[in-house]
Amino acid sequence: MPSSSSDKTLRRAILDTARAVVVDQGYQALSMRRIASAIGYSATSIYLHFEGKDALLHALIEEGMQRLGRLLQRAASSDETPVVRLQRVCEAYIRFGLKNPEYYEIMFMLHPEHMKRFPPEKYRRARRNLEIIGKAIRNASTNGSASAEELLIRATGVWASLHGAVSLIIAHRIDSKIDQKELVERVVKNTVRGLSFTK
Amino acid sequence: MPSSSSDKTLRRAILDTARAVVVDQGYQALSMRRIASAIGYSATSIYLHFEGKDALLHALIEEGMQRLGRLLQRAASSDETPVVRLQRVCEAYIRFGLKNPEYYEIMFMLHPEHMKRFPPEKYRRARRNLEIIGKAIRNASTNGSASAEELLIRATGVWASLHGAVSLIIAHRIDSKIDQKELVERVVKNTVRGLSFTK
DNA sequence: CTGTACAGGTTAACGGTGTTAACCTCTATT
DNA sequence: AATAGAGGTTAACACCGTTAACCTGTACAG
Repeated sequence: MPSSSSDKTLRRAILDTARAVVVDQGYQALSMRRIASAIGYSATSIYLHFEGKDALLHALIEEGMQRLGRLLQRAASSDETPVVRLQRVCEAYIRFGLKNPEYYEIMFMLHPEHMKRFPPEKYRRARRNLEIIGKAIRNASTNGSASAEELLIRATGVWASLHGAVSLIIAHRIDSKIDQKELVERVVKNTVRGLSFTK
Repeated sequence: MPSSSSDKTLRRAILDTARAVVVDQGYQALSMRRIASAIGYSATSIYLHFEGKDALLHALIEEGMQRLGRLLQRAASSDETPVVRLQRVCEAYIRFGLKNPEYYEIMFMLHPEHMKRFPPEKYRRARRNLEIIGKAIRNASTNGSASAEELLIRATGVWASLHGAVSLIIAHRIDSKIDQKELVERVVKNTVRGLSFTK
């Protein structure tokens, strides 16, 4: 008997409600009791479907990673030159973060403590997104074929820069005098240029 | 009568203990009751010296900003060429983050909620660090004098990239196959190069 | 059929959190 | 000598994640 017996009922309702709470009340407001009362169950019933709050978060994170992955993939296969495509991928990443700040927050800005037991299989899923960036870099690269290792580190560097911009903006750490759109453009441009493709 | 009457006693003890807790037990472990019991006072006594937990955090953040500022300043006045000096400043920023992860966490990775009422005067203090980066960029810049506005946005872009690297490393989000040192070098190099000084 | 195992809920409780209200006590000033 | 206030206290409120113990219906074995 597959464990999917309850996948269509309470488990999904919990997940959907949790997402809704995070999205329109913020991560701080996400509590077991709140979720439970929103769906008309007791708080402890959640533990019948998730190991604990962290496991619930991990499930939300994975959902977010999939959504992000689709957006990146779409950008990566847009009808453009390879360099512009890489740029589009970067823009898509940032756009996702700025459009879904609460989601981005739990995906990438959670305290390390919560990620201690992030399941490897979900970690692998998340890594695919990095690989999309990596492929875009390789395609845009002129100087021959870099090793997989080299590509991974380049992609991670690009990711770090993009994440820095998104997370600072989301956390309202950016000087109010700065135009957000221009900052994003700059970061993308500088990041892509930093890879120095044009010979 | 100056408000510094208690600055040398309990207020300082609270701050020192709070810092100690954060540094060697992590942000998660920082609670009013824990601080209080560590110094042998009741939890509510803290409220006689700080408006609340957030105010306490803000004080810690400011301390951290000052420490970071000193390190950046030192790097910015090292005996090197301007471009290398900028690089040193970037390295100093990252080094600070990696050496003081718990401190960095409360300084730059706190949930936005906690920063809602961050006092403007402390915000201004924090901005000085950005100005150090800005000056280093200007000195390293070849293409004439950019406007203050332009400089601010460039500095913010650089900051974002550095912060991205630091925060992902601290949060253990980086693939274990990646050499941390090399990643840092790459990010610094790409970030500086992204500014494209060499014509 | 009857008995039983078990899935899927429940309530009560534990030990924690930030914060507020009410109170106490000592010191300094009028 | 009376009083105001600084600097503490305890008790309590409303939350939090999580566990233990219990209940209830349904499916399946003898």
